[in-house]
Amino acid sequence: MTIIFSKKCEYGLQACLYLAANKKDEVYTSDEIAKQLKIPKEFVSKILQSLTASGLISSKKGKNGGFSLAKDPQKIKLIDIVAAIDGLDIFENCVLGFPNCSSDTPCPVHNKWGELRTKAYQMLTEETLDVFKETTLTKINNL
Amino acid sequence: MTIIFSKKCEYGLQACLYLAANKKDEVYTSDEIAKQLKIPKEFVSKILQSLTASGLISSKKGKNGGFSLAKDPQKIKLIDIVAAIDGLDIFENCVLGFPNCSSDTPCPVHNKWGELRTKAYQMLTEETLDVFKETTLTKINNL
DNA sequence: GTAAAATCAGATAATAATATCTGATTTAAT
DNA sequence: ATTAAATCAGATATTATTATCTGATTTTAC
Repeated sequence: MTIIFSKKCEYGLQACLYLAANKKDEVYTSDEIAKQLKIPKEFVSKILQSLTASGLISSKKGKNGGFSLAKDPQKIKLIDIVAAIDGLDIFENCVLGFPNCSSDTPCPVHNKWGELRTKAYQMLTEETLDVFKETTLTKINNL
Repeated sequence: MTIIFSKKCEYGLQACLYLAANKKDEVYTSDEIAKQLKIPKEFVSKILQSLTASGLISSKKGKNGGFSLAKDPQKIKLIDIVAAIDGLDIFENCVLGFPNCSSDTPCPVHNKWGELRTKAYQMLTEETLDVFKETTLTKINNL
């Protein structure tokens, strides 16, 4: 198999995009988020809990409770969510699995891959969640 | 966790690079390859077997047996090994895990990610194993 | 204050990836 | 022929990821 982000991370990204695309001051239950995104509800519930612990999401307990973004969508980047869930190892580890891959002892594709990695990092860093509102809504409506 | 290629694939790539960097007409045992690359020998043995089944590697059974590349290093690309082990899903599946991500129903990062994916694909496609001989040897000597 | 609906915490289950083991078969050298 | 050294095939073990379950706690509404 081949993975970029773990399922946890994918679902976390989807959930945050969902929250960013919806009303700022409303909370959404994990059940509702799961239903909208068509992903397992207990699983996304766990993920939202951990993102709450990380401070990216805030939660309201009890009846009429749910989840919302902890900050403005303009202040959250995709990389924040990735960092909170999967960590940033992907941007450090060797793509061929060699240990200690660096410019001193580079693997055969170290430099070329480095460029790509940098671009991927930039992609996840330069734009904030608010930019994705429209496409997120369209995408979800077509699920 | 975050992964690009599976361990299987990483080790497969390493092993093929190792074979490409060494003498064309000699065979190398899985034990030797494992020792040189400092990776688990039974595991790499399995991987080499499956690459033999795929036709990328050829094997010689019995005493003094071992593995060698089935073709010239100039005729093998990294993508061939990736395709044989992990498959090419990574170049098709949505990075955010959305189903049916396409230009019709794109996810929020569909286009930007598409570019990166294309470049990664090119990187794995445009160069053949022989190009990596030197860096492979240096890297292995520093393990 | 009671009930309903939610998060939360921790345990458990199911599945997939990684790694190892056992024995059979093949081949070369003596 | 016998032995040693290798691939090969299939089973097993280990670990990590993904998913679900159970019950406790929190909060709102009546």
